[in-house]
Amino acid sequence: MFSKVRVRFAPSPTGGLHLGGVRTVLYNYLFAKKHGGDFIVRVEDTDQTRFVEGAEAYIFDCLKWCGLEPDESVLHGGAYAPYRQSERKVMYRQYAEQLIKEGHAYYAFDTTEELETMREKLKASGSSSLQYDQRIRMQMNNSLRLLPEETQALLDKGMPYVIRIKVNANEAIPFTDMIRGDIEFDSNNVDDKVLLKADGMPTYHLAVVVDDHLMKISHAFRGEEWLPSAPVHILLWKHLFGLDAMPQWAHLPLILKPDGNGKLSKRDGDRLGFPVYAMDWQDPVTKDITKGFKEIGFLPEAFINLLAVLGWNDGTEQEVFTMDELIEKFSIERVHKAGAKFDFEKAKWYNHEWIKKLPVKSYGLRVKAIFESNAVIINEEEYFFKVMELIKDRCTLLPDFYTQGVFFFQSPTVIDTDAIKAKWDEKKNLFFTELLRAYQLITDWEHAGLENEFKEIAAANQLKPGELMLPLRIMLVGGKFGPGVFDIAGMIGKEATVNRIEHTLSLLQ
RNA sequence: GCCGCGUUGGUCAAGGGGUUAAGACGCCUCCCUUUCACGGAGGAAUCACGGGUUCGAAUCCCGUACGUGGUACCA
Repeated sequence: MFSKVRVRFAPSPTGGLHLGGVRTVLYNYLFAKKHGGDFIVRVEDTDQTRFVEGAEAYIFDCLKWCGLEPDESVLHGGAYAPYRQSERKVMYRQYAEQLIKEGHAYYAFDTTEELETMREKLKASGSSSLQYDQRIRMQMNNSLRLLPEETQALLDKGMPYVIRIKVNANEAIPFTDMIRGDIEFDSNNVDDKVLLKADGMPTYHLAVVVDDHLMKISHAFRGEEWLPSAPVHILLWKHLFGLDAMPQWAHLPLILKPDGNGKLSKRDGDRLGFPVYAMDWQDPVTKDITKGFKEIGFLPEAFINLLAVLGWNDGTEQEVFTMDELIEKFSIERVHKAGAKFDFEKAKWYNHEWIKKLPVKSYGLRVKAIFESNAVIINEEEYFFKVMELIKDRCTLLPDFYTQGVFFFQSPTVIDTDAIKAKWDEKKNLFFTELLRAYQLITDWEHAGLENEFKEIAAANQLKPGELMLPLRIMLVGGKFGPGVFDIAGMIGKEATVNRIEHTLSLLQ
């Protein structure tokens, strides 16, 4: 029916880009790329009261970092511009008026106070539904109840109004969801949603349907929170453009809090100590910064990977996927129906896998920046990459390269002498003094020679090498961690090795 | 309250009438490693409950419970 797959992500620029949002983008993107289609980003900024400065640009930055570039958007242009709903304002009214003309919508003049009174009355009467719907609309101040002349008079007078959809009673509204299968709503439970607000802006309900039509969207994927309003959209499609032209729907499962109940929110991240946004988000008013996955040291490949498998898998045991593999293997039908609790431990595991999998050079610049922000200047790149290669198995997040690797670039600032003090004695002191002399004479400074020399002197002093390795490590590294101790000595060179041994020896006096 | 959607170990999950109910994260034990990791070998841990249907139900049906979303001139 559709010649081309066209999908869209429709964010509201109101703040940071949430994990769930990125996953929605991802699934849209994968589906589009798999089917040779287009991925469109349309900014849904119809609520001017919630506009947040900088949020739109931030969203595009996040998409770029994730490698999810749109084919058409505010930023990328395209044949269906503008891609910002506030700039499309004039296009929506005609559809709302068409609906009125055909008897599928009406003018409503009720004030906020009147609506509140209505709901309170319904509540007091023990009504099961508090909605503005076919049961109560004839008691309200709208063009359905008013005489045509009365309505016209109010309109002429400039009385503020909204346009509401008129949902008929006793009608079945069925549709097929690509993830959930056949779903049927009873129109008696669907309320007369506002389509056009008093300020002339459309609500989401009118805007999605009109824009999806105008932009020739073939498949519409969105979060599960939209499922209850799907019948309104279906009705709108039916009246406006025909059900045959309607995109295929898929309602994605939610990402839930790791502990308790509910949808994962920014607050949960703050509370539990992990990010919820893709990148750092600074609130333009309060100036508060909310941490992002990028900034705490995630690789975009890992971020995409972990999001992809949160609610989807390809049916095999594979868990680590490149973007290309995801594009090849993704299928919307295999997306889960149930929400998934977010597990930060598993998220970190993915990053660890990707740190090991990718060539260190591909993310070396970011690691270098971390060193430099800690006042460690990297001059020799080749040496830096060698160090990264040596320690990457020990790193889960990018800043771990710093803690695992600083001592390759400068003497340890804290030396855990407590770890060796208890068993320290004159014999060991003698051994290291002797080792120092021997090392100073070595001209061919490399791993194997250093280890041989070490063992020979130990044997000569009737000491077990095992008792001496830890002290050496503490001297060079400062603590009980890091790669093989002679690898380290080989890397940092003669001068640094000798200096660090001397320094610790003096501390132990 | 009402309406919708869901429910396989602690978490992510495969499996959709007959399986010893995969795998991964995390946890524990051991091996490797004279550190910490990586890697390897094991272990504990699951079909929400109750009724059906069936020779046989994690799988199909109905209830219940629980979870979750919606119930705005927000998206």
